[in-house]
Amino acid sequence: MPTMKDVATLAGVSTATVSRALAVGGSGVSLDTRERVLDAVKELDYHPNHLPRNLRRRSSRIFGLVISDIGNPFFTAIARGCEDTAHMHGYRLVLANTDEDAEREASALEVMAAERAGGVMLASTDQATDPIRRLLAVGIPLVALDRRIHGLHVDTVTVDNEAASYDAICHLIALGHARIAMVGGPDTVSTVRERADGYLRALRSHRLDLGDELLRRGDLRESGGYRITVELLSLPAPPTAIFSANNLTTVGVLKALRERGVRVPSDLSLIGFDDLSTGELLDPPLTAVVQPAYQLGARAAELLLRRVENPEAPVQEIVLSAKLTVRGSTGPPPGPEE
Amino acid sequence: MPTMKDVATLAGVSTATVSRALAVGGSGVSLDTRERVLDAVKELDYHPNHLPRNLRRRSSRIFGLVISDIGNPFFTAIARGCEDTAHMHGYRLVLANTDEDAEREASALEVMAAERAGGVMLASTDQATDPIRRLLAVGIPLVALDRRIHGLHVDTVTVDNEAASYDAICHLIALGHARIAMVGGPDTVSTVRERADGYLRALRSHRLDLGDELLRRGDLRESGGYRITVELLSLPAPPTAIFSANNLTTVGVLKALRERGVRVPSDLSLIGFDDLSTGELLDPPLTAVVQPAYQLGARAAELLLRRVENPEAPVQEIVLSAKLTVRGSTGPPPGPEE
DNA sequence: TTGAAAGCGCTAACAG
DNA sequence: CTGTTAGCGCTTTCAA
Repeated sequence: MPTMKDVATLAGVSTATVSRALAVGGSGVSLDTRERVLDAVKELDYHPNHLPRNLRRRSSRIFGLVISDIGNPFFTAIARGCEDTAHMHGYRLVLANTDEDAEREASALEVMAAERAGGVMLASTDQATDPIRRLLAVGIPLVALDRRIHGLHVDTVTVDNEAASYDAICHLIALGHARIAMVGGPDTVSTVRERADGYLRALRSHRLDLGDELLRRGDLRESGGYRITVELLSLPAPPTAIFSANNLTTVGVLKALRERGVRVPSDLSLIGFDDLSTGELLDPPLTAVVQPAYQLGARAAELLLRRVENPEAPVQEIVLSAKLTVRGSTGPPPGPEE
Repeated sequence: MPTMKDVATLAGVSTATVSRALAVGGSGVSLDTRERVLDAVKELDYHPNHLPRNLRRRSSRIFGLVISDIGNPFFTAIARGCEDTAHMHGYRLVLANTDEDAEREASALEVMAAERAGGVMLASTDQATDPIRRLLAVGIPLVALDRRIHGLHVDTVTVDNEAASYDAICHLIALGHARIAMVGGPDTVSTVRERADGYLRALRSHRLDLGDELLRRGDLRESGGYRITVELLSLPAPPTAIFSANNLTTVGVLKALRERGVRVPSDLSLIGFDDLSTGELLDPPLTAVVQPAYQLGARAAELLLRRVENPEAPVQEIVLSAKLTVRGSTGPPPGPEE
């Protein structure tokens, strides 16, 4: 493992000169020396060690993306957006997965803080406040991605969950549904709260008061969707439509429906928040609120880049909109005499 | 940002003592001093900076996982396995996505090398040999995951692709199929080659010589599966069965089939290599070769851990087996007079 | 344009 | 058990 010193010795210059010659642009060094340095680099097969550089500079050109579920295509699309944008500006992206677990999130953020990431994008469970403050204390820029962070005024990119959910429920109501259930998620997650808000507002504005029975909380995983659907179906008056607040949850809902022989949409209508990768392949194809996931990631990376360049820039909050894509899983409710 | 020196000053000890007190176990320090140090840490809200530590130790407790497609549930399951195992042993995991692109793979490996990861697990496109050698040159242990790395004798965890593919094709032959197509992928990827080998061996051993027409190369993405299926269907003598060598490809195949009104399995049988997350939900449910993805990741992390502890340990190659799960997408070929 | 020198914030001998 | 000291391998003043 040759070091810069070895290169310097071979090229007959000082390490300072090597450092300058190897810097982007390579200015402040004569063409001649620069060439000698480059030759030495090649001959020794020297490759820089970023650790001391980051130590000295107190930051690195690596962005961290902390997401809550790497198995969720929504987040992987986000990751792509982040990565492409970061890459274009000379930053690399590393990912950390938290599995919707506050402890794992804390651990991931601690790593980013301890390793002095150049910046972090976070889809937060909103329960790991200490590590977030630490990150900020260490001077690492943070962007809230997809989910707001309670009580923290930082750059943010989100989707207008409330409006999209409102639209989705209105679509169901327009079809004639009156008993509409929602399979939600943990209340700590801002997106889930907003989706529930949209659901409730749509019901209220149409004077449909359903009580709490039909608004349920899952875990944003398949298992939660499955469990809740089974519960909903065994209600004395089961819903005629289900609004599923997350794509993985939707898979669980579908499995439960299929298992119980409930036909979609003739027996029950279904709308998913966020699409499935195989959404179009399902029979019937899934009616879903489609989110601009890639854009979400790309914009977050842009905000982070901006913040790195100018730590004093005013805080920016970007809200993108999601739109309802009506496919085959929604239809009128079953007739009373069927 | 308080440093260790600040802690030392406040606690009235040297930085060496602080370092010792904060080390795992915290041995070699009297209980009394240890407590004073911990108090100072709390009071200053000190949090260690790993950069100098890694610099000094010449390695970090972070493993890198470099995968070729973060949107592929197979790889995300692998990531889970890696992460859980690494985490259990006090290592953190960061992910890098290469999108099956040799340049991105090179870039990811360079980052891992430059940042001195503690070890790297790689599902290689097998075209970024230079950065791989550099990683090794820098002294970072490497484990080949899912895919072999040509000409490199390192710890490896793979699946027995050849045997599993052979079984899949035999299943089709047993059902009576004679024109069986394969939608493969780039020849540089070892798994794809092995799957093609299994396909060919099964055909040969049943004296079915089909020429090259039915063995096609995609890109391991949806688009490739779609394109090739369209081509296959417009052949003078289209296949009665398709073996799709990758789960994303399978989605493309399914889309093309649906679009052309080809019914599965009555018109055409389909086997996917690797399951879809919604595999059971499809109509008909997909017959697939199911891989032990989580195990693959977990075993890779184990190998890496072992190698970190003992760089001189003999190279180990683990081969896990995948098994055919027969569901509804395979059946006898259509009768001649239908 | 170049070099000397002083760190960045930790860890690890080596003494005491 | 604790402190002193010497780095880890770069970057960046400051002078020349």
